[in-house]
Amino acid sequence: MKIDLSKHLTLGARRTLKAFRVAMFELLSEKEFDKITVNDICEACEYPRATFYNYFDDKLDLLEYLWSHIAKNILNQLPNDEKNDDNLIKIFNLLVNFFHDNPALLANIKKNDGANSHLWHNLSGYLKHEANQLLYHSYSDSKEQNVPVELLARFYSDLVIGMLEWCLFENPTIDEKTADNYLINLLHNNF
Amino acid sequence: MKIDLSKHLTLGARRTLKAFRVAMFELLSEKEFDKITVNDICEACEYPRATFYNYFDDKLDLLEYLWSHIAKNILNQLPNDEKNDDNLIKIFNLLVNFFHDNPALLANIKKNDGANSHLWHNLSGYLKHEANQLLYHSYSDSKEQNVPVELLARFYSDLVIGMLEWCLFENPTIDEKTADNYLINLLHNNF
DNA sequence: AGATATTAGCCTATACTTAGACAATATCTT
DNA sequence: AAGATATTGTCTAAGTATAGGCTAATATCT
Repeated sequence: MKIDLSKHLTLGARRTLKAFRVAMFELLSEKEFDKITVNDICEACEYPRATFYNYFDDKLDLLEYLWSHIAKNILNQLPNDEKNDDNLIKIFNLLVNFFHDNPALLANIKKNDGANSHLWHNLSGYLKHEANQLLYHSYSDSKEQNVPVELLARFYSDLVIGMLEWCLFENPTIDEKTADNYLINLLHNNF
Repeated sequence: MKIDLSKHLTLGARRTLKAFRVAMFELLSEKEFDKITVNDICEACEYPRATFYNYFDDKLDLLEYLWSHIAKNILNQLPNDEKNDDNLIKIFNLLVNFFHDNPALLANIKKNDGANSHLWHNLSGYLKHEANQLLYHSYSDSKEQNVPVELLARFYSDLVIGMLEWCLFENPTIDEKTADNYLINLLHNNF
C-alpha cells in the first residue's frame, strides 16, 4: 500500500480506492486471481495504470486491501449496542450470508486449491482478525474473568472462523439452523 | 456545459462525466427533477460540488447532457451497415424498449405534467434530433429524390417520435407488434 | 530456441479535482 | 413575517490523476 489509510483521505482518494476495490471484487468473480492483470483492473474501473501504482504496490496488495475492507464491512453490520453471547452466532451468520450472497467469489476461491488456496487463508485471516477485534471489545467490560479477555476473544474467533470454513468447504449444503445449532453445541460443550 | 465535448477528454474527465450522468439518471427514478439538488447529485456520485461546476452550469445543463447522451446511445445500437425502410421500425422499437426498461424514469417524466412537462419535450427533442441525423445519413445516398433528403428525414423523425409519444402517453399497454403495424400503416398511407 | 507480444513497474510535466470559504437566494419553521 | 437552515454558484491554492513513454521481465507463439 503506497498510501496511509489511517490518515485523512480526500473524496477523490476514497473514490479511487473504492473503484479499484469494486473492480477487483468483480474480476474475482470472473477469473482466477492469477489470471487477472493490472491492466484488467484498470480497464474495469477506468483508471490508468499510473493511478493504480499511486495506491498499490501490486495486485496482491490490492487484494489484501479488499479482504480487509470486506472483513470490516461484513462485521460492521452487527448492532453494537447489545453485547451478549448471541454476538458469536450473529457474526457467524453474517459471514455465512456474505458467501451465500457471493457464490461466484466463493467458487473462485475454492477453485484455486493448488498453489493458490492462499486466497482463502488470506481472506479468512482478515475475517478472523476483525472478528477477534469485535469480540475483544464486546467482552472487555464483562465480569466473568476466569480467562483473560484476549484469550477468550481468540478462542471465539478461532471457533467461528473454523466453523465457517467447515460449512463452506466441507458441508456447503448445510442449512442455517443446523449450523447455528452445531456452533451453539460446540460453545456449550454439548458434544 | 463548461467543457467542450468535441475536444479530446482525458480518462478522468470521461469518468467524471459518466459519474454525474449516472447519478442524475438514478435520481430521476427516485425524485422529481425540481426536488433534486446539486448536493444530492454530488452525494450520489461522490464528487464535490466544485467538480460539478467545473463541468456543468447547473442541473438543467446536466439533464440536457444526459438526454443527449441517452439519445445517442439508444440509437447507436442500430446496425449501421444496412440502410433500408426497416430502419424506421428498428429505431422506433429501440426507443420503446428503452422506456420499457426504465419504467421509473418514465413514470417520473409523466408525473411532472404541470409546469414540468418540459422534461418530456426536452428529452423527445434530443431523441428526434438523433433520429433525424441517423435517418438523414441513412437516406442521403439513396436514389429516390422526389423530395429533398432533409425533408424526408424530418418527416420520418417526426413520425417516429410522434408515434413513440402516442404509445407512451396515450396507449401505454399497447404491444410491440400492434404498434409496429400502426407505424407501417402510417408510413405506407394504409389508413 | 528465437521472435513477438503482453505485462510490470516507474517517471514527469500537465491537466484535473479538491477543500473550504464566500455572498446571494431560496426554503423551511414557528 | 422574521429568523434559521439549505442551496446555489464562484473562487483559489494545494493536492491528485493523467498521458504516454521507458526498461525489464514474462508469457505466448511458431
